[in-house]
Amino acid sequence: MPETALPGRRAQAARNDFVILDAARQVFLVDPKAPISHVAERAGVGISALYRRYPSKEFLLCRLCHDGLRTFIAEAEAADEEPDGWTALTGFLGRVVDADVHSLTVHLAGTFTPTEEMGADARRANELSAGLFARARGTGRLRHDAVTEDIGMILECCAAIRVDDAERTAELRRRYLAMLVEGLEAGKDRDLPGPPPRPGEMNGRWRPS
Amino acid sequence: MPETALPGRRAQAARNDFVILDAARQVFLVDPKAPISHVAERAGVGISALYRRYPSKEFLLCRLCHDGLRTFIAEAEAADEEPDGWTALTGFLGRVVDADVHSLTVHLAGTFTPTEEMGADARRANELSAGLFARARGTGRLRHDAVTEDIGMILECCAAIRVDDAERTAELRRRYLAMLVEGLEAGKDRDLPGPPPRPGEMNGRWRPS
DNA sequence: ACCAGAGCGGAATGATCCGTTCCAGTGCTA
DNA sequence: TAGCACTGGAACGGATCATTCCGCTCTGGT
Repeated sequence: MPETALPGRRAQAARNDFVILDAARQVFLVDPKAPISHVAERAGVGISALYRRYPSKEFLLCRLCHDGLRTFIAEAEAADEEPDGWTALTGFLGRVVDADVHSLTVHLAGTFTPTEEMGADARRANELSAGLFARARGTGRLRHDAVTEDIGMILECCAAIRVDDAERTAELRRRYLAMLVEGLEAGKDRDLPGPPPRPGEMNGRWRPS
Repeated sequence: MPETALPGRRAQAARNDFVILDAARQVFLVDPKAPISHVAERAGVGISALYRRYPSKEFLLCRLCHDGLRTFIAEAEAADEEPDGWTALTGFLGRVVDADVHSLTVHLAGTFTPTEEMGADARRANELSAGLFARARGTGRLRHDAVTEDIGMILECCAAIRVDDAERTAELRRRYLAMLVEGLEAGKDRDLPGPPPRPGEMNGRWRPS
């Protein structure tokens, strides 16, 4: 591997730690079923470099997914600092959409067997979402027939937008997030159609696959 | 095959024509990469029955996709009869979402090489969309910074919603379509963020796969 | 009553793909 | 300079699928 200015093998290894995780994120975001060799190629390393770090594909997927979940939690906690409940919720949604966290946590589900810790984190994430939602409701700017579960669905919608360029993808997602948020806002007289989403209704994915 | 009250082999064959196409639609909507044997199972027929009708998987996929496109066109033409431009557009969106046509035409793209005729139909579909959009704009109910291409993106968002039950999926999609349509409506002062989608920006999918 | 053949179910085939293992280097580091 | 931490990538073996093939059933014309 003709890397320029190699300070040493250790440094290469340290860099690979990051490079591989990053490549994996990019590859699996586009295609959750991508072969592991694609990740190696994207990272510009051999397959060995990968297997030295993760004992199996499943572990790598799990790590990615868990990282995403942690990001979600971190953003939610950060949003809680925001004094205005409405800004807290919408800002949170924007940052989660930007981080492309939803695909990471949800679309990778079913490709590995979840750990105990992830279950706990998932629960924590739900609580935080519910908290943000409750605060937003307190401001009165939320339409009366919106429910907490709408958050996940809205993120799902935004995650569906994807073009080749990551930057552009983010821009476009922001656009439709903005539309959806207007739909979340009180102001129009009509109610939303149909029964709202129920808790866990989208969790069919978490089965063994 | 212990079918009750079989009027004859011909009749079974005729029924299979429909049953197979329907099963294929259901299966490939959920997983565009599903093996063809799943389609046969879902249809309750053997693989032969399938290959008797379609020379290859690719042909079947193509047929499905083209059917979807034709439905889209038919709905758009029907919507054009509606006197009010706003109702025409929103009603059209609702029916297209219900028909789950977007997944059929777009998510199957790249899994087969498109025919000449499909290209023509795709162009026609675009013209019709643009027409509906222009009429909606004429009513003044459309926000000024919305563009024709938003239609495809909105359909994309709705198609992302999917749960096990088809009926429930439709209900939920209607909910988020309603939110998105509110975001499409004039009334709020803020503009949508970022540059709007450009024509063909989502067409990366149509490459060889 | 009979039989040619339309239709069919599903096993067999052959190709491809992919996760994982293995090995022969490579160049630090002590 | 010996040893070792790391690496690239070929090789392996199992799994998955599209497609083909074969033997059977039933039917419609004679």
